[in-house]
Amino acid sequence: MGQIEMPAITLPDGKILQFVQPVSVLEVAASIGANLAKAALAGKVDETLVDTAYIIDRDAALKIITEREKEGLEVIRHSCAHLFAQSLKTLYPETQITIGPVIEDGFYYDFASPRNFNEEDFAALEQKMNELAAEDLTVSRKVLTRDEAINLFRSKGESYKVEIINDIPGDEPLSFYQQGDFIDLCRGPHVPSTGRIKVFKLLKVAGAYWRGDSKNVMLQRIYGTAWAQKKDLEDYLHRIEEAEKRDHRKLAKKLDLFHLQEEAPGMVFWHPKGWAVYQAVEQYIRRLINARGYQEVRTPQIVNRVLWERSGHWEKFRENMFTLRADEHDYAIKPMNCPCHVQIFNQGLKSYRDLPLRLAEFGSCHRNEPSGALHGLMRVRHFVQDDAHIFCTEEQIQSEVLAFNRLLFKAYADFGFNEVIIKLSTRPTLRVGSDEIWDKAEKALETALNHTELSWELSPGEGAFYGPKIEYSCKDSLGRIWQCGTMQVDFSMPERLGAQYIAEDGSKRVPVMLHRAILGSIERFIGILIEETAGALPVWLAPVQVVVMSITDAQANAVETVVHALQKQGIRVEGDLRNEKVGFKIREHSIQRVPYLLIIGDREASSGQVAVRTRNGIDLGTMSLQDFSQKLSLEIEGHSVETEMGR
RNA sequence: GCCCACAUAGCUUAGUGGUAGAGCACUUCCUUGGUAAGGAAGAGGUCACCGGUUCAAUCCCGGUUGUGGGCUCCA
Repeated sequence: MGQIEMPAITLPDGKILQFVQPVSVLEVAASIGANLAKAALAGKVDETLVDTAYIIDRDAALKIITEREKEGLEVIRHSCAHLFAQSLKTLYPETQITIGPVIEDGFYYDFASPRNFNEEDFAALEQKMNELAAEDLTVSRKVLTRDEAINLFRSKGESYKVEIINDIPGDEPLSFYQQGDFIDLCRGPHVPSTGRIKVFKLLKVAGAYWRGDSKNVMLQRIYGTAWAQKKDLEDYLHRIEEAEKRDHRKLAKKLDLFHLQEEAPGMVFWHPKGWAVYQAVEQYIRRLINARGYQEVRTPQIVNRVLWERSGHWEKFRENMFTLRADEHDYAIKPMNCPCHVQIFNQGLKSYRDLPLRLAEFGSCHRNEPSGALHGLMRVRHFVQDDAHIFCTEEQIQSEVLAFNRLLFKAYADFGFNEVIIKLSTRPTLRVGSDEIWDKAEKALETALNHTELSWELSPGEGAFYGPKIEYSCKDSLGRIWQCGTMQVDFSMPERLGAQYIAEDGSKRVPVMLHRAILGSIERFIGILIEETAGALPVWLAPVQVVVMSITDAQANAVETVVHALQKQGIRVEGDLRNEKVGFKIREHSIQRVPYLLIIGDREASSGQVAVRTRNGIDLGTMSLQDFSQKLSLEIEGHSVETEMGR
């Protein structure tokens, strides 16, 4: 063990440098090489990120962080947030700063200002940032006591900062970073000087509630991005541009899938092609759950207020429900299917032998979502859940949750999804049911998740008002996360709605109810699907699976014959007899992402064959219609052939 | 709901204080062409809606609705 004053520093390659006195990270870097010293942005001492000025006075492992490391980029981005705040304060001194964290691919900074900012302000702000970077101001860390810090920020009129400092628990000293006359509370680390921030761009202005609470004032937030190299920034902007092309709302227009209009905000007008996709998705799920002991039902769209009062929705979900009055009765358009399914369960006496009872419905739900929350197909006011409620005993929860988990992942795999984010959401503030009941429900889900090998995270306070849930989420093309599947334990609603079964000992018991959906909302899932595939849906989902086209009018009959034959087989097929060149037709249908293009010229017409080409331009040659349709059937069924025996 | 921006032909968009252009699509005509755009002509717009300023508003101002990006909330 080295002397305290003579640190031995272990480098990532295992090499050990012995120093005779405490050294800074920068000095260690310099002792390795001048270029490394020049490139050093920060250091990682025994897994802790520190500034290059940090003095190492003990034996430690050290990694010099440069822009090549992920951490280096994060340091640049964090420092860039400070640089932004500095330019903001310089240009608009009346601004009060709050927080400015690093996020994926960039940073943001929240601030309060009497002036409302918009994107036209970016040029001036960016220019000031460039000037401050060109000055290459030293970024220095200092430590203040809480009182010193509060006095400092109070004297600067930074009331938000004072509030933050007041709320930091404990009384360890607080670290601050100063560059020029700008100082900010910050854990760090930061780049050694502002000149190290070279490539950045302000992206968008947004509103954000102070401390993320909608009861608080709304601050202004500006998002930015920062990179090590100009090329990286260009690549990033290009990636965003490409991702935007996959936007399901844009593709829906191009592919004629659906539209939304002002008279029904958040409610989808499905066009024939979009509805074909929708039906394919729905039929797939129907087949899947029918093979797993679910029974499909259908319940009313409009239900009397009394039922919603009994279920608790009238109290807890009121502002999200569409209500109407007719014949002196109050009704609500159903926002969920669960109370209706309990009504079916309640018809007739149920025995423990009937459990688990799985009632499924493609349930059409309306929710009056806040206008600002609407987002294409991802967040709508009318959607259909691939819903089901499993009535079971407490002992059956575990196996049902596990079976559902398997089912969900099979479905997602069939749709081609790999990346699924799993969260366990626990009790929210606004809820029904006792704490004992919540304890039990949360434990059941957690145990089930731990039986799988999947990684998941806890999301405290995010559960539904009637029970905890597992959320299965997917990302859209721009990385936004949308919850799709869900599994929720509910110990409350069956009791509220009087659900009972006769147990083995003849006593009446209240069943447990599991709310579950694989896709969540079919609308949302299709939105994700469109972005995931960039519109090139797999054959079994494609709205038009085959287009048969003629080269000249002479092959019109041959085309019709092929179209009818495929139609008879249940293939979604169209003929294209237009007086256009075949190249034109191929281009058009390729852009429409039709999986298979069949071309019939005189050669094919006379030999009773078809020339097959894929939407990606691959020539599969000429073959008989029988060969083609057989190949197509195999491909369509292949994604998920299963029977009761096959699972 | 809150903050910022946006709304022009079916779609993508240009543009101006003196009632509007383009490309694609559409219609008609010519062309019957073998694997990602053949040619010509024509038709198509209360410039989202309501109010205000002005001799005059698609343009300036206010409001409404919707949309986009965020925040909050959620499948």
